[in-house]
Amino acid sequence: MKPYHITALKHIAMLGGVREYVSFSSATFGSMLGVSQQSASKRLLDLIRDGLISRNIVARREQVKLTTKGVEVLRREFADYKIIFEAAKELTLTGVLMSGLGEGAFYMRQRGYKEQFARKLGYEPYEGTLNLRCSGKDLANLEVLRQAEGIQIDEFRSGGRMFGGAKCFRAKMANVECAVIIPLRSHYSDTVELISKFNLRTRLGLSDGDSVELSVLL
Amino acid sequence: MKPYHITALKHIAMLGGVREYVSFSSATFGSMLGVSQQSASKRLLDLIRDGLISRNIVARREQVKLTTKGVEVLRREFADYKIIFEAAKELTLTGVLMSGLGEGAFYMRQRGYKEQFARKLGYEPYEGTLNLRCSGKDLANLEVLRQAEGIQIDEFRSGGRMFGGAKCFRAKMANVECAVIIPLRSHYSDTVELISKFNLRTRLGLSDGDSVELSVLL
DNA sequence: ATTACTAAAATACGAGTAG
DNA sequence: TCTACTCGTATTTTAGTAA
Repeated sequence: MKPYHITALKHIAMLGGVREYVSFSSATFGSMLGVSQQSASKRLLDLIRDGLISRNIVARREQVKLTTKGVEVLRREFADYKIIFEAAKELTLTGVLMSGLGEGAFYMRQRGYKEQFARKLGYEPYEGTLNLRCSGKDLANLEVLRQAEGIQIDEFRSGGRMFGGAKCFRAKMANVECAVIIPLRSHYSDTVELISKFNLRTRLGLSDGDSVELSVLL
Repeated sequence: MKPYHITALKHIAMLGGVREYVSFSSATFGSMLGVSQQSASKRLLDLIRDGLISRNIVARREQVKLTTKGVEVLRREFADYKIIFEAAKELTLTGVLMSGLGEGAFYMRQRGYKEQFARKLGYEPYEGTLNLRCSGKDLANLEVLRQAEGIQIDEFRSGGRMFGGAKCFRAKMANVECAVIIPLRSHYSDTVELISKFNLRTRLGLSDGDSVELSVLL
């Protein structure tokens, strides 16, 4: 999904293409985008090829409208801007450090996850996770996280098995940047996984049973 | 302002670059954008050249932050998505048709305006305007329009004089697409100008003194 | 008037690599 | 390590133009 395709899609949406078929010439569309008629025509063809818009030719006049997929793409963009401008609300999560079963490290070694974390969080996490067990009123905060959108981590297939999707939230523990991971298809749990660019255990001198406080960005 | 520059700016903003200096390697930035380290590095240089971000090198670690101009660019993008998704509220404006002094046509012949209307409204307006005089509770609605953001029409210089900026709003009169124009540096007035792709007078069979109803998109 | 093809020019991209 | 240069290649853009 190239940036200029998103821009083209956005302009069609601004003409009302989310709700109804709208019509305009490729030359007009070009001047809206600041490109030539020829490029505008190609953009439309590309968007059709990618299933982002659909086109009707009715009585010599052609009309376009965004497809569901096209609207989805713009909704994701919109969500990005909301994250940027609409006061990233904070949430404090307290819990007790737990030993995992070492599976965290296994997951964090998967390229499919590593690549997504690097792209979506801006850093490649340390290969290993911390488990944080919450109780009492922190369970309610945990539920808030489950409801919230978070940063999507997509599922992928590797070595003949599926690795499930998840969502994550930027967080800070004692001023160290980290992230809370919540698997998408998980049962209710009082425990979340934490990842960070650093080995949080050694960096913060933590051991099992320690109580830690986390400030999570929604 | 190229679409991929906006995308790059957006990604920096998502890392927190609106409020504070954030640091990341060009390789990481590249994988966030889906481009190489070299291209990511170039994007950063381009954004600096265009005054959209500023960069500090502190203790071998470089940090970037959006400039005011950079934040402005993203705010405009965000506003576009708001228009798309946040239910374009309608406002009904009733008024009486008035003869202008023919100056409307003079303005609409200016390339500087024609080009902007074509780009921002999606059509090149008919060379001529209608004047609509409002009264009573419609004056309050007119004030709502003055407060609202609208679609910006920039001022420009041509033939040795300045042509002032304005804002406009998409509207429909008897199901015909048109737009309300509000000059930016104008005194209080009970009258607004209407433009359309069509000659509204002949198309709708209107004459001076007729009362018309307009549904305006905020 | 329109859309969209082809071919050439302009631009962006990334590999290699210096500093 | 890191950023960012050069340069060959790939992609995008536009002019010209057919339909």
